[in-house]
Amino acid sequence: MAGVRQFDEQQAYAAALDVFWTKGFRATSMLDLATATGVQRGSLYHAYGGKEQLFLRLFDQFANDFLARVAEALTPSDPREALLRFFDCCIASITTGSPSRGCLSTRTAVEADPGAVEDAVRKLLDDLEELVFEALSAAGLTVERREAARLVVAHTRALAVLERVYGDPARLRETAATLVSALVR
Amino acid sequence: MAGVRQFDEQQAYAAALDVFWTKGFRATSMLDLATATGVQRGSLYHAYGGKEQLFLRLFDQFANDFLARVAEALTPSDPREALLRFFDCCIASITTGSPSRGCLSTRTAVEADPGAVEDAVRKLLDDLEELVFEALSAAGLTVERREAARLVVAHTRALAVLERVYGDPARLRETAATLVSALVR
DNA sequence: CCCATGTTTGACAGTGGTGTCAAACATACC
DNA sequence: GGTATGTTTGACACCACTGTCAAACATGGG
Repeated sequence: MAGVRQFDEQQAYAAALDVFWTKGFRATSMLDLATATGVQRGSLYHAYGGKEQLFLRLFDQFANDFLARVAEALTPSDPREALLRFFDCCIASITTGSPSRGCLSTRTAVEADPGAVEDAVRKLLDDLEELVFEALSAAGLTVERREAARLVVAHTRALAVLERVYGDPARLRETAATLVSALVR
Repeated sequence: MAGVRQFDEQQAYAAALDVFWTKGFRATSMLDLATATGVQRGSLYHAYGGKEQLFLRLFDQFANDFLARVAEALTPSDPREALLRFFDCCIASITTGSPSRGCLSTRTAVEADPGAVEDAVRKLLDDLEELVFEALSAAGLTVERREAARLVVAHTRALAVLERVYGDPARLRETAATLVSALVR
């Protein structure tokens, strides 16, 4: 195979993801991505087809990394402990950076119009729910296990929005702790 | 006073709000607003100064209307009943229209960058929390009253995001019901 | 009835984005 | 080393939007 890609793809992925995360899917232009990655606009079109297709690749990697970290956080068998660590993990993810970048998937879900991008977010939430569901033991919950898992995932979305509005990690942890109190007997 | 506004301001407000609600703050252009209201772009600039200032006026009206409806829903003294009606009210607001328009304040909070617009959303959430707090009696809750109010308002944000992702009102009602179960003894 | 005042209009110049393409280029393979 | 193959580059044509402005306009008050 001759004609070989001249840029480091993983490095470009990281830079591009950072742009999407910081500016949001809609607001980032191909020019932004070109500048951040150091790859010419034309090359990006050639290599990936366009903004959405590039985003989908990045998001796939991001989602896998995130799910791995979540799975790790959910290991304690005590539901209270597991859930608190789970929420800490989510809050850490959305409050890093200065100013903090917020939640990539939530922002994407809210501002993207229906299509492959929205499907990707839905899949992430479904996967998240499944992880939480598996991690929870039925005993010790104040509501049915499936419902609890859904509510927990729902609350991650609430945290994402509140991070934008109040920008206060401590407040996010409090709200999460409240939910855990209400959910664990 | 000579030189008088030629268009019906309330009618223009309604049309403009609908555009913002449907397309989102960022994605709506002054041209969109001009088309929807039947008022020339230049006139809109002249009368209101620009997109953000116009939005703030609309949002203020919207917020007042919404809070009034919420207060009405929260009248029952039984916390379970009050909260379920409260969530029904919120869900109704975000699932009307076809396709449904979603939650104006959440969408705005997530896609607007810091500034007056974000402040307006924060104020709405603070007002909402206060209404819920006042409506709840301490007795019968599984967590402290202030915390409960915050969690309830937080959950409205979760519903807004989930509406975008799953587009299923029944599912939203289920999640809300789960939260109420966990929150009311 | 006229005039002062605020409104409306369409046009203007500027900005920033899009997607495509031919030509220049780099390189793995024979 | 030459060649085929895929990549990079910068330019091109196009579009949507912004904010402003002078001139045309409508109308209430004198």
